[in-house]
Amino acid sequence: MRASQYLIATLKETPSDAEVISHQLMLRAGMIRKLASGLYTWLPMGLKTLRKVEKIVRDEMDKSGAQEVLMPAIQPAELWEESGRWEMYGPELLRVRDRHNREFCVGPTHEEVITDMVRRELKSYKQLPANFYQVQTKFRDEIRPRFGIMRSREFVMKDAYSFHVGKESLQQTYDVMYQAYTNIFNRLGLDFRPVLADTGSIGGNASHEFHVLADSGEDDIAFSDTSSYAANVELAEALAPAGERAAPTAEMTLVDTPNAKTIAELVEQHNVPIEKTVKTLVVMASEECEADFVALLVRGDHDLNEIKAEKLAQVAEPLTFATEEQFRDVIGAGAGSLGPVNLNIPCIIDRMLANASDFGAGANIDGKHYFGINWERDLPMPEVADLRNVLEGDPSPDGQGNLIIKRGIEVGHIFQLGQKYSEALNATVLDENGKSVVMDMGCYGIGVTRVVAAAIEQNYDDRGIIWPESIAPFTISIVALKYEKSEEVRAESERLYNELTAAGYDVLLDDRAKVSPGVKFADMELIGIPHRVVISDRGIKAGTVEYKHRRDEDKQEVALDQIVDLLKQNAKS
RNA sequence: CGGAGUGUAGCGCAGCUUGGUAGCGCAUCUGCUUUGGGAGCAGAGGGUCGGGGGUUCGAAUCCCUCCACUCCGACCA
Repeated sequence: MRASQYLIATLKETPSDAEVISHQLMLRAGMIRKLASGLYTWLPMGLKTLRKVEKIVRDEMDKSGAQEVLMPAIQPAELWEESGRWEMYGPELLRVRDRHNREFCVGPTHEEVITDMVRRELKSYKQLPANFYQVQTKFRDEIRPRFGIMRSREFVMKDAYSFHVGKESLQQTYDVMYQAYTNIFNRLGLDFRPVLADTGSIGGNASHEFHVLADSGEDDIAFSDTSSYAANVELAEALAPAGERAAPTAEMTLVDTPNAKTIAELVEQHNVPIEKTVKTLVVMASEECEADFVALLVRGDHDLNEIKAEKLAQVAEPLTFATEEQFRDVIGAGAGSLGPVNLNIPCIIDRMLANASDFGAGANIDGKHYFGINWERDLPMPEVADLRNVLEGDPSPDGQGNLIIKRGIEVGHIFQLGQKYSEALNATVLDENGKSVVMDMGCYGIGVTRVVAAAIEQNYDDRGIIWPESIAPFTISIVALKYEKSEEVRAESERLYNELTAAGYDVLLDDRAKVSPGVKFADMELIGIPHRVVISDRGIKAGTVEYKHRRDEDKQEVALDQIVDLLKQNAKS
């Protein structure tokens, strides 16, 4: 490709609404432009990278035995009503009506459509297992789209759905997909980790997320420092503390704390260590609980894990915090003065809190706290559960080593769905006995557009993007200085361009007229092309060209007749 | 949805407090010069100041209203 005939839409200044580095660099490198909140146009330079990601994904999916299909982006409401998600899915689902006033949605995912296709087309166990995938544009009406292409409303996703008779077959395909994903992210050149993930309300025993490690990630991942254990913090179990609870040393006393509404104020004004304080959170109770509310207690320095809380039988799903208005009349005190002593609603405490002694908590009387509280002396031990998020340094749940916490960007998710959709949509086949059986399903997603952003988050410097070679928009740039004036430069750069292009390389020849060398260098670096060759009169006279890799500090002079060999050694076509 | 903020040329911004009819840098176009790190000189084009309404002799500026965009949001309960 010739730069003179290609849209090089680079920006010198960073648009003010771009927060994260990938968003800034994608705008500056002329890859994307925003059309509206969460909606982006892919310019030629960006689309080239996006297509390369898609190609690798397709390659590995095909190799794994999956078959590509393409389903409509717009889906009829009827199917969603069948699965029950028309009701369940909130405002994230964009609903539309056609001219006949029939209801549709813009697909955020395609379980219903694929299950419908499969129940129509597959009739026999002999046709299973089968795995269908597509690369499709999805739409999720995010509350708060942000970080550019990383959390946009419209995005490209590769989604695959496998169908089986029996869990064993499902597990086999799941394992194949795990390997396929590992291959994909390796080929993309990303530093990634598969981590155990929450299976949510669907249950099932296996789910992994694939995360690209980057400080700007939105998820916390817990790793063991000695074993291979890795899990999303949402899921990682906080083990019960090893030691015995310390014996009481203080009397329980009621103290006036009119100005201590928060843990921070309590710690500051009353000289209690934060690990001797208690957070009392009031949530709505489930139907099987006799009360309307349940109190969840964690130590003041810990955070409630909402996913763990939601799984408790007594807690309503989805987890909903009670408002002060709702619980005030029942408990008799407001937020900031709640605690386990004399609490008249069911109470569940975190394992770590169960091991605390001499702690302080709200007295359920406005403006008062108890200090020196001890379980089994001042009040009975409530039900104990794992309620908190793990923290760095906690023991690893597999019993080996301690946890390290890093940020990750979720780029892939594989999931054993079981029969949730196949049952709802009555997707069955006949087994070898001629009996009708409901199929088991797996689903496997990769956020293709998000991968592009994640790759940048992991590979950039102060000059711009540094693409992994496999997804760079161009592999080699030829910067021809004074292209329009120097016949020698023109001849030499054309010759090199033709030779490399013929050899199968994706080459960008910067033949732009009246563009100063500095601009050409800066653009090529911002765009992040891995290999750069500079052709100049000066070099030609000396019989050389200059070569530099985007990651190199220094450039090297290479003899004119050796540059092709050098590139063939270093660059992938 | 709640809170905060911003909308002025393609991009980044000033002007608004204290009303007087719009400016800077970059980008764009023309000419000449320049060509190994975001060139120089000379000239040019480009804005219903987010939309609507109001106050006023006069509104980018003050008031009302709508819209768009951005940031923050269990927190300690």
